[in-house]
Amino acid sequence: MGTPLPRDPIADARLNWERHGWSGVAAPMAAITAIMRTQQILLARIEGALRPFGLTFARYELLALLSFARSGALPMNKASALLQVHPTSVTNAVDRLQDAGLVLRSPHPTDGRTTLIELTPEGRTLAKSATAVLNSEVFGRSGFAEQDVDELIRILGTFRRNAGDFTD
Amino acid sequence: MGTPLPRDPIADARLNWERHGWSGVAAPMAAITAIMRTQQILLARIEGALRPFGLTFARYELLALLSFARSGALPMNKASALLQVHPTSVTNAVDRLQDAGLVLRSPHPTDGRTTLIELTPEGRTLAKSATAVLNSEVFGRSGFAEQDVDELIRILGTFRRNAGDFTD
DNA sequence: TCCAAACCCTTGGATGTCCTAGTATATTGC
DNA sequence: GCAATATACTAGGACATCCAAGGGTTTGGA
Repeated sequence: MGTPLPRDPIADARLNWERHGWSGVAAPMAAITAIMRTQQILLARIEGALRPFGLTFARYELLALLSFARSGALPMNKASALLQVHPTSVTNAVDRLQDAGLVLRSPHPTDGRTTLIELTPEGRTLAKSATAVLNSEVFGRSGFAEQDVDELIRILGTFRRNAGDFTD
Repeated sequence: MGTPLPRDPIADARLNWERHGWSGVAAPMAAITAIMRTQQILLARIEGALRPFGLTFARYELLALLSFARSGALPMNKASALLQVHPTSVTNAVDRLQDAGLVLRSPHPTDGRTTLIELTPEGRTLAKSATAVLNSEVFGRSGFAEQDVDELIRILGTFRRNAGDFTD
């Protein structure tokens, strides 16, 4: 948060694990803790880049997803599945995006249970601008070496598949 | 959340990025998104394992940190720095742990601004039990290949150092 | 045909994270 | 020695996530 620590706290945790006789799981513990911390750092960068647009990452992801849909609209349950978040999280995001005039809710033409989320012209424009900034300020300066990016994609892809995210 | 998707949504997002002319940042975008999703999966596993103890990951981390402190006590600001979370998050966690009788707040002997968090005997016992379960149910079955764990530790360690987490 | 089971979205509640601001205590510098 | 600055913790607010439950809509088998 503020000043860098003199020592890596995760490496220290690993040492503690080993000292307590849990050597067998010390490495995965360290890897998992590092993933948690890395996510926190990246999320902060992303939120910082999106703040000028009045967007959060959750809302941006929904906008981006809609912008790639051919019709610019998706059922809420589909958005929930693709974003891999709980349906109530989508409800929450749509509420706020709708208040901001970036999306609309419309009834599904044939299924009365389903609600479609539709991108407004303003929403489409904002998604484009926000993506440009994210690309240049965050993704373009991730701090990962090129080959490490490939490694991450491979390792985490395998993990996600095994965790049941997709069957691909 | 429920059924596996037929296709990897992150791989699809990467294709969309490439189709829109953002090939240069498509890979890091995919890697970062994968980190976000992986964190979500792991956190759910951890929280599931800790639920029987009435603990969340945030509270567990604090208990574990205290259990490794020689005296079983740490200043709140130190805990905030080591856990790398905002001071108010520590205040929140301590409030709940204190309500549960797992930690105590005590005044710092020489600095009136500082509050020490102290592990109670119950807190120490619970930390031990929770660690055993986490080790066997989560860290021991992470789903990462052994060499991938090492790769993750290396890649994310470099990232965290560059992000200013530590100078080590 | 008709009712039970399945599915979809929303509301309400619990947690965690961060930010901003405010109070109290220490430290610094003049 | 005292005022200005820095540090430590907490209160209040905004968001996001998940879970449990409830009301409306479809589907499917008896």
